[in-house]
Amino acid sequence: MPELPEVETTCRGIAPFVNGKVVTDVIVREHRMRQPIAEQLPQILSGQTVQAVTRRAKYLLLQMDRGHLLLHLGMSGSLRIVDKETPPQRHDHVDIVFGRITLRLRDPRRFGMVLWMEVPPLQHPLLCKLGPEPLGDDFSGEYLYQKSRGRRVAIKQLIMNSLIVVGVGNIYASEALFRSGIRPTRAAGHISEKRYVRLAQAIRSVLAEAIKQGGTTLRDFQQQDGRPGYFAQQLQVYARQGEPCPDCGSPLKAVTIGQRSSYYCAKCQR
DNA sequence: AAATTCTCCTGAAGGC
DNA sequence: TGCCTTCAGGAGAATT
Repeated sequence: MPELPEVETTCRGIAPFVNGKVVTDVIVREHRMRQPIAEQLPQILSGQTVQAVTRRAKYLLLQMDRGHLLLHLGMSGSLRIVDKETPPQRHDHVDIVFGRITLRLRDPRRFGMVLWMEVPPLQHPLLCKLGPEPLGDDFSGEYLYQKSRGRRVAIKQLIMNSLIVVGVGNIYASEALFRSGIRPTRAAGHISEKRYVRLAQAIRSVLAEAIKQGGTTLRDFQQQDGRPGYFAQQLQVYARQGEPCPDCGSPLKAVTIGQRSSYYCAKCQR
């Protein structure tokens, strides 16, 4: 399930293959995504050159000659670089063809998005209200502390709120809270600044390490070359309820917070 | 305003 | 073995 490290891995993986390349064809086999894919997409994209491949939050942005193509992988999406003759498989919804190679989007659950944008992407309604990048300079413990004052929401929900900080999904939220010794259910407004500094560092470190490993593959995430991500084996608490805590050995617990499964050690996290 | 719930969808897993 | 039910999850929209 793509979170920030998986999207970053994909971004780095596809960039060398598509940067500077001209779109020769676009094939849309399934328009029904989170938003319907524009009927005119093939005509719009054909002939344009990829100027840059970047990421904002979990959105991938292909900067073209006359606008940006926004791609979101939802929770089951993946992008692969394949030869254009490679037969599409089930759920391969979109091909963006660059001569011999094609950028192929697969998304079984179709929670993803493919959107052509002619306004500057950071001004688009989907992107303009997003919080800072967790690996960027605007994110810190002090920032989180300020944002949390007066709020009763569980800390796990706060750090998963993309208006506060982007890219922290369900897996890495549990991991970062474990690393910083904070119980995921704790009210955000009742956590000290000192602990927020630890939390911000934990968010940064867990995301950075996951990027190094090529992301986390639980079910269906694939890197651009088809390999899985290798961070799953580093997960200390996610989906490990009942197993011993890696630090103290007491059994890990599972709890549902905001309709999302969450995992923690009741002894190490308060 | 903030918090919670709903919604999209399919594949995996569990029950009988 | 096979059918049915349940669940997971990103994040915008709708509701409380």
